[in-house]
Amino acid sequence: MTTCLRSVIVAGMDTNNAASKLEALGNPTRLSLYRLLVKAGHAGLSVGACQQRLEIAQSTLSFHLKALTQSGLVTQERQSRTLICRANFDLMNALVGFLVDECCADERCQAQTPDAA
Amino acid sequence: MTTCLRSVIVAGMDTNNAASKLEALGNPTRLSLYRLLVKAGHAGLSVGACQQRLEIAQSTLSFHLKALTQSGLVTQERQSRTLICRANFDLMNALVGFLVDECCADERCQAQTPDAA
DNA sequence: GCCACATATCCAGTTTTATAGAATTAATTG
DNA sequence: CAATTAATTCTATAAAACTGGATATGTGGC
Repeated sequence: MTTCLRSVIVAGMDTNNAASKLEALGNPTRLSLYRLLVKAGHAGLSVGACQQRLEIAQSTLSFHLKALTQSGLVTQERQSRTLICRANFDLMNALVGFLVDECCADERCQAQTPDAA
Repeated sequence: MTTCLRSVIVAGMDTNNAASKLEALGNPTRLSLYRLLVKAGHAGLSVGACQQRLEIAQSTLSFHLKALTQSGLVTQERQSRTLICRANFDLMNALVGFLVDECCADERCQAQTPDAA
Protein backbone atom coordinates (compact mmCIF):
# COMPACT_ATOMS: atom_id res chain seq x y z
CA MET A 1 0.00 0.00 0.00
CA THR A 2 2.65 2.49 1.02
CA THR A 3 5.95 2.49 -0.83
CA CYS A 4 7.58 5.30 1.05
CA LEU A 5 5.35 5.17 4.15
CA ARG A 6 4.76 8.74 5.24
CA SER A 7 2.05 8.71 7.87
CA VAL A 8 3.66 10.50 10.73
CA ILE A 9 4.44 14.10 11.41
CA VAL A 10 7.95 15.50 11.51
CA ALA A 11 7.91 17.81 14.48
CA GLY A 12 10.86 20.02 15.31
CA MET A 13 13.46 17.58 14.07
CA ASP A 14 16.66 18.46 12.27
CA THR A 15 19.59 16.44 11.05
CA ASN A 16 21.80 16.81 14.11
CA ASN A 17 18.87 16.15 16.36
CA ALA A 18 17.85 13.02 14.51
CA ALA A 19 21.43 11.79 14.19
CA SER A 20 21.98 12.00 17.93
CA LYS A 21 18.84 9.97 18.52
CA LEU A 22 19.80 7.37 15.95
CA GLU A 23 23.24 7.19 17.47
CA ALA A 24 21.63 6.55 20.83
CA LEU A 25 19.77 3.60 19.32
CA GLY A 26 22.77 2.44 17.31
CA ASN A 27 24.38 0.37 20.03
CA PRO A 28 23.32 -3.23 20.71
CA THR A 29 23.07 -2.73 24.46
CA ARG A 30 21.09 0.48 24.17
CA LEU A 31 18.84 -0.90 21.46
CA SER A 32 18.10 -3.94 23.59
CA LEU A 33 17.30 -1.66 26.47
CA TYR A 34 15.08 0.53 24.35
CA ARG A 35 13.20 -2.41 22.92
CA LEU A 36 12.71 -3.79 26.39
CA LEU A 37 10.96 -0.55 27.25
CA VAL A 38 9.00 -0.53 24.00
CA LYS A 39 7.63 -3.95 24.90
CA ALA A 40 6.88 -2.85 28.42
CA GLY A 41 4.70 -0.09 27.01
CA HIS A 42 3.15 2.56 29.20
CA ALA A 43 3.83 0.58 32.37
CA GLY A 44 7.56 0.93 31.87
CA LEU A 45 10.29 -0.80 33.84
CA SER A 46 12.48 0.16 36.77
CA VAL A 47 16.22 0.52 36.28
CA GLY A 48 16.75 -2.54 38.44
CA ALA A 49 14.32 -4.59 36.36
CA CYS A 50 16.16 -3.58 33.21
CA GLN A 51 19.43 -4.62 34.76
CA GLN A 52 18.12 -8.05 35.70
CA ARG A 53 16.92 -8.66 32.16
CA LEU A 54 19.99 -7.33 30.38
CA GLU A 55 22.52 -8.81 32.79
CA ILE A 56 25.09 -6.04 32.57
CA ALA A 57 26.98 -4.10 35.23
CA GLN A 58 25.02 -1.39 36.99
CA SER A 59 27.40 1.33 35.89
CA THR A 60 27.22 0.13 32.31
CA LEU A 61 23.43 0.20 32.33
CA SER A 62 23.46 3.65 33.87
CA PHE A 63 25.85 4.84 31.17
CA HIS A 64 23.57 3.66 28.38
CA LEU A 65 20.38 4.69 30.09
CA LYS A 66 21.75 8.18 30.43
CA ALA A 67 22.39 8.31 26.70
CA LEU A 68 18.82 7.28 25.98
CA THR A 69 17.23 9.67 28.45
CA GLN A 70 19.41 12.57 27.33
CA SER A 71 18.34 11.96 23.76
CA GLY A 72 14.75 12.01 24.94
CA LEU A 73 13.96 8.54 23.67
CA VAL A 74 13.41 7.34 27.22
CA THR A 75 11.67 9.20 30.02
CA GLN A 76 12.00 8.55 33.71
CA GLU A 77 9.64 8.97 36.60
CA ARG A 78 10.64 8.54 40.20
CA GLN A 79 8.41 6.33 42.33
CA SER A 80 9.84 6.61 45.81
CA ARG A 81 13.07 4.63 45.65
CA THR A 82 12.79 3.27 42.14
CA LEU A 83 13.05 5.01 38.80
CA ILE A 84 10.52 3.95 36.20
CA CYS A 85 11.76 4.17 32.63
CA ARG A 86 9.49 4.41 29.61
CA ALA A 87 10.02 4.58 25.87
CA ASN A 88 9.00 7.91 24.37
CA PHE A 89 6.76 6.78 21.54
CA ASP A 90 6.00 10.27 20.26
CA LEU A 91 9.66 10.98 19.74
CA MET A 92 10.15 7.68 18.01
CA ASN A 93 7.35 8.52 15.62
CA ALA A 94 8.88 11.91 14.91
CA LEU A 95 12.22 10.26 14.27
CA VAL A 96 10.74 7.75 11.85
CA GLY A 97 8.89 10.57 10.16
CA PHE A 98 12.09 12.49 9.70
CA LEU A 99 13.80 9.51 8.09
CA VAL A 100 11.19 9.18 5.38
CA ASP A 101 10.54 12.90 5.06
CA GLU A 102 10.68 14.23 1.51
CA CYS A 103 11.07 10.66 0.35
CA CYS A 104 11.57 10.71 -3.40
CA ALA A 105 11.04 14.48 -3.51
CA ASP A 106 12.72 14.52 -6.91
CA GLU A 107 10.73 11.53 -8.18
CA ARG A 108 7.15 10.28 -8.48
CA CYS A 109 6.32 8.36 -5.34
CA GLN A 110 3.00 6.92 -4.18
CA ALA A 111 3.23 8.44 -0.74
CA GLN A 112 4.35 11.97 -1.42
CA THR A 113 3.96 14.60 1.23
CA PRO A 114 1.22 17.12 0.46
CA ASP A 115 3.54 19.98 1.38
CA ALA A 116 6.73 18.67 -0.23
CA ALA A 117 8.68 21.16 -2.28
CA MET B 1 -5.18 6.33 13.83
CA THR B 2 -2.19 4.27 14.86
CA THR B 3 -0.65 4.84 18.25
CA CYS B 4 2.17 2.37 17.87
CA LEU B 5 2.24 2.35 14.08
CA ARG B 6 2.90 -1.19 12.97
CA SER B 7 2.29 -1.41 9.26
CA VAL B 8 5.52 -2.84 7.99
CA ILE B 9 7.03 -6.26 8.09
CA VAL B 10 10.06 -7.13 10.16
CA ALA B 11 12.11 -9.32 7.86
CA GLY B 12 15.25 -11.04 9.03
CA MET B 13 16.24 -8.32 11.46
CA ASP B 14 17.83 -8.85 14.84
CA THR B 15 19.17 -6.51 17.49
CA ASN B 16 22.78 -6.45 16.34
CA ASN B 17 21.70 -6.10 12.77
CA ALA B 18 19.37 -3.22 13.50
CA ALA B 19 21.86 -1.55 15.82
CA SER B 20 24.55 -1.51 13.14
CA LYS B 21 22.13 0.11 10.71
CA LEU B 22 21.03 2.69 13.25
CA GLU B 23 24.64 3.39 14.07
CA ALA B 24 25.26 3.96 10.38
CA LEU B 25 22.50 6.56 10.36
CA GLY B 26 23.54 8.01 13.70
CA ASN B 27 26.16 10.40 12.40
CA PRO B 28 25.24 13.85 11.07
CA THR B 29 27.35 13.49 7.94
CA ARG B 30 26.02 10.06 7.10
CA LEU B 31 22.44 11.01 7.90
CA SER B 32 22.72 14.02 5.61
CA LEU B 33 24.10 11.80 2.92
CA TYR B 34 21.37 9.24 3.39
CA ARG B 35 18.63 11.85 3.30
CA LEU B 36 20.14 13.31 0.17
CA LEU B 37 19.68 9.90 -1.42
CA VAL B 38 16.20 9.49 0.00
CA LYS B 39 15.21 12.74 -1.67
CA ALA B 40 16.86 11.72 -4.91
CA GLY B 41 14.65 8.64 -4.96
CA HIS B 42 15.07 5.94 -7.55
CA ALA B 43 17.23 8.13 -9.78
CA GLY B 44 19.92 8.23 -7.11
CA LEU B 45 23.04 10.39 -7.12
CA SER B 46 26.64 9.85 -8.15
CA VAL B 47 29.33 9.95 -5.48
CA GLY B 48 30.65 13.15 -7.00
CA ALA B 49 27.24 14.78 -6.88
CA CYS B 50 26.95 13.87 -3.21
CA GLN B 51 30.34 15.37 -2.51
CA GLN B 52 29.42 18.64 -4.19
CA ARG B 53 26.29 18.93 -2.10
CA LEU B 54 27.83 17.92 1.21
CA GLU B 55 31.08 19.82 0.77
CA ILE B 56 33.34 17.40 2.62
CA ALA B 57 36.68 15.84 1.74
CA GLN B 58 36.57 13.00 -0.75
CA SER B 59 38.12 10.52 1.64
CA THR B 60 35.67 11.52 4.34
CA LEU B 61 32.71 11.00 2.04
CA SER B 62 34.10 7.67 0.89
CA PHE B 63 34.52 6.63 4.51
CA HIS B 64 30.90 7.40 5.36
CA LEU B 65 29.53 6.06 2.11
CA LYS B 66 31.25 2.78 2.77
CA ALA B 67 29.58 2.55 6.16
CA LEU B 68 26.18 3.10 4.59
CA THR B 69 26.69 0.63 1.75
CA GLN B 70 28.15 -2.00 4.05
CA SER B 71 25.12 -1.69 6.28
CA GLY B 72 22.94 -2.16 3.21
CA LEU B 73 21.12 1.13 3.61
CA VAL B 74 22.63 2.41 0.38
CA THR B 75 23.15 0.47 -2.83
CA GLN B 76 25.53 1.33 -5.62
CA GLU B 77 25.42 0.73 -9.34
CA ARG B 78 28.31 1.44 -11.67
CA GLN B 79 27.51 3.46 -14.77
CA SER B 80 30.75 3.47 -16.71
CA ARG B 81 32.96 5.83 -14.75
CA THR B 82 30.49 7.02 -12.14
CA LEU B 83 28.93 5.19 -9.23
CA ILE B 84 25.24 5.80 -8.70
CA CYS B 85 24.11 5.60 -5.07
CA ARG B 86 20.56 4.92 -4.00
CA ALA B 87 18.79 4.65 -0.66
CA ASN B 88 17.52 1.15 0.06
CA PHE B 89 13.90 1.83 0.98
CA ASP B 90 13.01 -1.79 1.69
CA LEU B 91 15.71 -2.05 4.32
CA MET B 92 14.64 1.24 5.87
CA ASN B 93 11.11 -0.08 6.17
CA ALA B 94 12.36 -3.27 7.78
CA LEU B 95 14.41 -1.23 10.22
CA VAL B 96 11.46 0.95 11.18
CA GLY B 97 9.36 -2.16 11.55
CA PHE B 98 11.88 -3.67 13.92
CA LEU B 99 11.88 -0.56 16.08
CA VAL B 100 8.17 -0.69 16.69
CA ASP B 101 7.94 -4.48 16.75
CA GLU B 102 6.12 -5.92 19.74
CA CYS B 103 5.28 -2.40 20.76
CA CYS B 104 3.45 -2.54 24.08
CA ALA B 105 3.47 -6.35 24.03
CA ASP B 106 2.82 -6.29 27.76
CA GLU B 107 0.08 -3.66 27.49
CA ARG B 108 -3.12 -3.02 25.56
CA CYS B 109 -2.20 -1.16 22.41
CA GLN B 110 -4.30 -0.29 19.37
CA ALA B 111 -1.80 -1.68 16.89
CA GLN B 112 -0.77 -4.96 18.39
CA THR B 113 0.93 -7.57 16.27
CA PRO B 114 -1.27 -10.57 15.52
CA ASP B 115 1.60 -12.96 16.27
CA ALA B 116 3.02 -11.25 19.31
CA ALA B 117 3.77 -13.53 22.25
C1' DG C 1 50.07 2.84 -23.64
C1' DC C 2 49.12 7.25 -21.78
C1' DC C 3 46.16 10.66 -19.82
C1' DA C 4 42.08 12.47 -17.48
C1' DC C 5 38.40 11.38 -14.62
C1' DA C 6 35.87 9.10 -10.70
C1' DT C 7 36.31 6.92 -6.56
C1' DA C 8 38.63 4.07 -3.05
C1' DT C 9 42.34 2.95 0.17
C1' DC C 10 46.24 3.99 3.22
C1' DC C 11 47.97 6.41 6.90
C1' DA C 12 48.58 9.31 10.51
C1' DG C 13 46.51 12.13 14.39
C1' DT C 14 42.76 13.34 17.32
C1' DT C 15 38.49 12.53 19.59
C1' DT C 16 34.88 9.76 21.32
C1' DT C 17 32.80 5.29 23.18
C1' DA C 18 32.27 1.35 25.95
C1' DT C 19 33.18 -1.19 30.01
C1' DA C 20 33.11 -2.13 34.87
C1' DG C 21 35.03 -1.85 39.73
C1' DA C 22 34.86 1.32 43.51
C1' DA C 23 33.02 5.19 45.78
C1' DT C 24 29.00 8.19 46.27
C1' DT C 25 24.49 10.28 46.38
C1' DA C 26 19.48 9.90 47.22
C1' DA C 27 15.24 8.01 49.33
C1' DT C 28 12.96 5.15 52.68
C1' DT C 29 12.36 2.80 57.02
C1' DG C 30 13.11 1.81 61.81
C1' DC D 1 20.84 9.03 62.58
C1' DA D 2 22.05 4.19 61.22
C1' DA D 3 20.84 0.72 57.89
C1' DT D 4 19.07 -0.59 53.49
C1' DT D 5 17.97 -0.24 48.80
C1' DA D 6 18.30 2.07 44.18
C1' DA D 7 20.84 4.27 41.06
C1' DT D 8 24.57 7.53 39.59
C1' DT D 9 29.25 9.31 39.32
C1' DC D 10 34.35 8.67 39.44
C1' DT D 11 38.24 6.70 37.42
C1' DA D 12 40.94 4.09 34.41
C1' DT D 13 41.63 1.49 30.23
C1' DA D 14 40.91 -0.46 25.83
C1' DA D 15 38.74 -0.05 21.56
C1' DA D 16 36.65 2.36 17.85
C1' DA D 17 35.25 6.37 15.05
C1' DC D 18 36.25 10.66 12.42
C1' DT D 19 39.03 13.50 9.51
C1' DG D 20 41.72 14.68 5.51
C1' DG D 21 46.12 14.58 2.82
C1' DA D 22 48.61 11.48 -0.07
C1' DT D 23 48.42 7.64 -2.90
C1' DA D 24 46.31 3.85 -5.53
C1' DT D 25 42.81 1.65 -8.42
C1' DG D 26 39.61 1.28 -12.10
C1' DT D 27 37.37 3.20 -16.40
C1' DG D 28 37.08 5.25 -20.85
C1' DG D 29 39.00 8.10 -24.66
C1' DC D 30 42.78 9.20 -27.81
